[in-house]
Amino acid sequence: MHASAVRASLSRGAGPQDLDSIPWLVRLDAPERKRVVADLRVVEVQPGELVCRIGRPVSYWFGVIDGLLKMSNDAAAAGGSSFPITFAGLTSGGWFGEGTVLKNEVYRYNIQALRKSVVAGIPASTFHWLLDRSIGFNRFVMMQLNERLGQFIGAREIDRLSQSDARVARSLAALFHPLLYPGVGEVLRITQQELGYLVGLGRQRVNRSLLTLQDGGAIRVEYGGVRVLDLERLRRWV
DNA sequence: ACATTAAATTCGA
DNA sequence: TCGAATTTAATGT
Repeated sequence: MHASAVRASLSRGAGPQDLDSIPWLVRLDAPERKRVVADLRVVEVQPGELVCRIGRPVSYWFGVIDGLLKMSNDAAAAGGSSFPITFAGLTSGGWFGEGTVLKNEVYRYNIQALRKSVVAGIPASTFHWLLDRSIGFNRFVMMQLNERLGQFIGAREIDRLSQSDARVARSLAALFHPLLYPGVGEVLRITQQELGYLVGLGRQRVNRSLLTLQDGGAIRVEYGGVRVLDLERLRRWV
């Protein structure tokens, strides 16, 4: 247990392996990339830890290098009043909070790690600097806003679906979004428990649904994860 | 809630 | 450094 363990615990400044999993980095030219790499912070977060809190002033634009985060308005919402809603699951390659950074507001949701994860962030000032000078970066942000809007509209429908199979199916499909989460391969690493937290169902129920989806040929259930065989079928599951 | 199986960790050479 | 033994985590019913 040497080289790898030591590296895992010490190397949490950005390493090259982290840079590879930042999808928009390739769109930047050399000087832009240089500044980003210099400003980039990479941290490891433990399960349950909050990456950002409702009401906190915006400081960073965040992305998931590896792991699984939950975007929600639950857990001691500082502004009070509402009941817990999970807006989205966030997984490898996903960047979030651009809307908040753009408007320079306070966060309107909590981001909580569902498992040990590696999260990267660039300061809001760097984000704005990139917006001001890189067309490629602008395209990425625009794509991101557009796709996420589509996801939220989809999420509204999910809430209305009483059928848990369909809810699980569409939540999974959302996590497999190839543009928003380019780091997810064909196998999504997520436990049935974690999926339960995300969808708002018990693990047992999730397990049933996954087996049903597997019978339908949409996915294959694997230990510690799910392999998507037919994304379209997942999306359209009824 | 429980039994089974996979993975991660520890331990001894 | 390897693999067997033990512990922990995830799954299926």
